[in-house]
Amino acid sequence: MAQKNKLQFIILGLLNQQPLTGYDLTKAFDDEIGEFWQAQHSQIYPQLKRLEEQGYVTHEITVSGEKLEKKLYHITATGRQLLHEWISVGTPDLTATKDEFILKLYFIQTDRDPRLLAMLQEQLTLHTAKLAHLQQRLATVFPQAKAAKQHYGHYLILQHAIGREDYYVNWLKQTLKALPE
Amino acid sequence: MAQKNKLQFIILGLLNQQPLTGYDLTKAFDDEIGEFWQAQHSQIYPQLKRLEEQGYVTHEITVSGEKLEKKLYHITATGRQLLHEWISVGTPDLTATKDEFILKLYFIQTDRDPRLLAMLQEQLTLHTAKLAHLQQRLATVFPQAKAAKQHYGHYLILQHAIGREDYYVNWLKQTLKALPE
DNA sequence: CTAGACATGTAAGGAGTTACATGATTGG
DNA sequence: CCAATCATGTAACTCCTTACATGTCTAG
Repeated sequence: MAQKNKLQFIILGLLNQQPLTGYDLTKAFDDEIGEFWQAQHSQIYPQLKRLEEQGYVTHEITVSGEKLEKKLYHITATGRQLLHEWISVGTPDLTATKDEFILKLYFIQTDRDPRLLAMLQEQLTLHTAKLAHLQQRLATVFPQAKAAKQHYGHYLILQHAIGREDYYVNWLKQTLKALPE
Repeated sequence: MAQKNKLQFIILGLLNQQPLTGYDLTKAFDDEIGEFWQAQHSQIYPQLKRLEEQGYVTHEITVSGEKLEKKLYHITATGRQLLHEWISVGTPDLTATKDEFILKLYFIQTDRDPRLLAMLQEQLTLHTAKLAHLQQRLATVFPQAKAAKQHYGHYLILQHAIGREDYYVNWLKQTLKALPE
């Protein structure tokens, strides 16, 4: 096993909130959990098929317009059970963050390396933009604090991601400042 | 391409510091860059072979004891060039952090979910331990601040990782405190 | 009428993990 | 002498990305 197929649980988690099509699920990876996980439709459609074979989801066919058929997927009771188990068991493996920039940094020998400045500045631009984007998301998804109670997990991870980016930006600024002339 | 083969650059980066065997490289993923990237020997030996075919590394055979042959790999001039290019080009893709715990959190609906407390506590234990481990590493690898000048990148990423874990731990504590009775 | 979004699939290939397989050396 | 470590490889399998392939619907 390359990795313990988390995609299936993400799909179940999304279907647990409401019935969705494969297309809807694919879109969810753009604007919803895209910050935390990625998947393409070429992975999602086969996974839905497998989940259905195993009895964790079912689908009904709906027709929009004249003949366009959509497969609307629903989670089953055993699917809910599987999702609950996944959430309930421990998560002891802290996955190493595979940050390519950090990896490159590792091979910089001295603080006078001529490449260092541009590298740090580029990351500062990128992470500043990402921070702004996440703050925008928080304001959009949870315009009033009240709403956070209904989707607490979503609220938590957005707020967590903002804090993470905020740290990253500050660390970059600090490191840039410490650079020799 | 599933991903742009970063392993080859890590190998080149390590060989750029000193000649190493495949076994040495494998070990480097335990205690050196293990915090930032992982690789098994089953991936490293074939990669070394490919790098040699492409002319980026060469190997000499050394014998320890009676007959145990070791392949000591060296980076070549073109290998150094490739490494330099990789470090020099931009790194515009911020890889989404695939944190399984964060993913599970997303599917928690309310702050009264009975699973939430244990989940947060487990992560607090894990990240507190990791933070302590990283601080230990920093103290071991850079006992005096002077040494940091010689391996600046290594110093930076350790210090960055410590800051990241520190944020994570504080966020967990804060989130735990905000939980209803 | 046409571009862009909606909608669903398959194929090919690289990346990464786990398991299989073998043998030498060193220190207690 | 025996266990742990040193040392190198291959095989099988899953995960994930990119590309190929097809067709419908809606708004301007």
